[in-house]
Amino acid sequence: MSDFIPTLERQKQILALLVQQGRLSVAEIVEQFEISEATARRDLESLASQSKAQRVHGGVIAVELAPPELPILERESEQADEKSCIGLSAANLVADKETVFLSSGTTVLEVARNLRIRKNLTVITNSLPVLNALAGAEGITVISLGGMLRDSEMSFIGHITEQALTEVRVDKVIMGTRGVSLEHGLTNDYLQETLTDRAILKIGREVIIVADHTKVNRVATALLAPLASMQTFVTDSQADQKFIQALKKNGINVIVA
Amino acid sequence: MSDFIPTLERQKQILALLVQQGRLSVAEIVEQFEISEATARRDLESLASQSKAQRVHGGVIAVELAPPELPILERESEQADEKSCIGLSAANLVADKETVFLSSGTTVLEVARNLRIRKNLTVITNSLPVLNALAGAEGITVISLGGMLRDSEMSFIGHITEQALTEVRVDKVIMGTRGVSLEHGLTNDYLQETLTDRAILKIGREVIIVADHTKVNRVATALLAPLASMQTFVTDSQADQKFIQALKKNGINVIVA
DNA sequence: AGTGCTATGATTGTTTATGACTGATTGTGA
DNA sequence: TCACAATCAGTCATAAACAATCATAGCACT
Repeated sequence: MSDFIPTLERQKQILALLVQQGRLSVAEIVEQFEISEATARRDLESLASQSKAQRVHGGVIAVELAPPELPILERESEQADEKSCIGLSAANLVADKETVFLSSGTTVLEVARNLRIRKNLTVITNSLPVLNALAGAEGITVISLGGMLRDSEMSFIGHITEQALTEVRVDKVIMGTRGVSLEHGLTNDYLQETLTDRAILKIGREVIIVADHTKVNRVATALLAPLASMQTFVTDSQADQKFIQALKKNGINVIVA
Repeated sequence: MSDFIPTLERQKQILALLVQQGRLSVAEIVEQFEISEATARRDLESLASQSKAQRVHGGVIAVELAPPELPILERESEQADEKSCIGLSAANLVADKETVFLSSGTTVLEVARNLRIRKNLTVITNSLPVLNALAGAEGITVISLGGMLRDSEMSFIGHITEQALTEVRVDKVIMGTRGVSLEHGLTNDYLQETLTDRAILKIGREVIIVADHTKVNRVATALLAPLASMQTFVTDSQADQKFIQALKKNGINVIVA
């Protein structure tokens, strides 16, 4: 067998990895492709010059987040690793030929990345990063609610968004949240977005909430919905066990990634 | 036994191997077919010229591993200078505090880039690249029509898009087109998008069409609107003078960037 | 045999991809 | 703040791959 990998193909593979993981360090590429750092950097430079990736110190990040709030790649950022696990687990809940809604948030974005390789999927979203992550993916029909772009979350909210929501129905809604607590249910930070999110919850037969352990037992400012609104909760292994047990007692399907 | 393989037959076999393996090095072909490197390269050159394979340093890769760039990404590099000039000129037609609509297309994208530094502007668009270009820009309110994402143009089209259009009105519509001709007016390539574009033309008080000289006197497949639908036409200095004169005679404001 | 065409292989100097090295820059943690 | 380590851009050398050219051989047709 030949180990001939042309430059161009290697760059495509790097890009594929990048889309999947969101970020890549030079060291990872060196190890993965057995090339020198110089070559790895040249590849990244090339991708960056085509605006297919954004170069940062130490590696590259996917171009999806327009103004990256400096998510400088930290390899030991466990938070990111957990989000990635949650993203994979939640993506596995989606079957081919289904129609799913993906809301905004970094954890949900991880779900989107893991859906990119699927075939025969329809994805509806109000998140610009999700749009970018899935744009051009073969076999995936991407539908955006429009609306006013909210800068901090890069999501669409407002009247146009809610108007569009009345036109669509989905099999599953996958949503993130800022806080989940037994007492206050699902909470968010920003009232305006919460109104849109409430409308989103109503368009799906099944609601899947994804949230890493830092969101558990936390309460944000705006009340979004009671816990009973969701059918499935996906979190990571560090989440409070008592909380998980309580959810299960309430008949909510809990998945620990 | 005759191991004589005619050139054409050999190239077919090479192509078959390529499809099977995804990539082939020159060395592999030399070994497999017992031909010289020169001949192997000539074969690859031939396959590449038929777009049956993509040539890279050291060999070829199958075309499905090297999917052609999305059309909009390809077109971005064509007439880049002219488009950039046109983009600047058209952007200057937009005053602060106005609300403008930007449609899809690479020329319009250039307009968007030049609007990023403005303050107090509201931009409505159905183009994902325009969204990305303006996302996070301070002082600019960005509103997206949603809709189904059309991969080749990275624009939103369809029922949701047109529904959203009924909710908005703008001071100026800035739109690109595939062809502009005295006889057939404004034409586009894709009927589905044309329907959306027609609805867009109706939401603005003033319609500005941007198109480089290659679009002038050209007719695409789908009829979009008569020339009289636009108030201003922005093109580059290489555009046909007769055409420009004729437009002016019809009372259309022509700007040569 | 003579002529023209094509496919081929050898040869040449040129280009490309790569990795090693260097000193500069950047981010981090004391 | 400082110093240290990681990362970087730039230069260079080298080997592989390249395009261009030429000469040869086979073939078809006259």
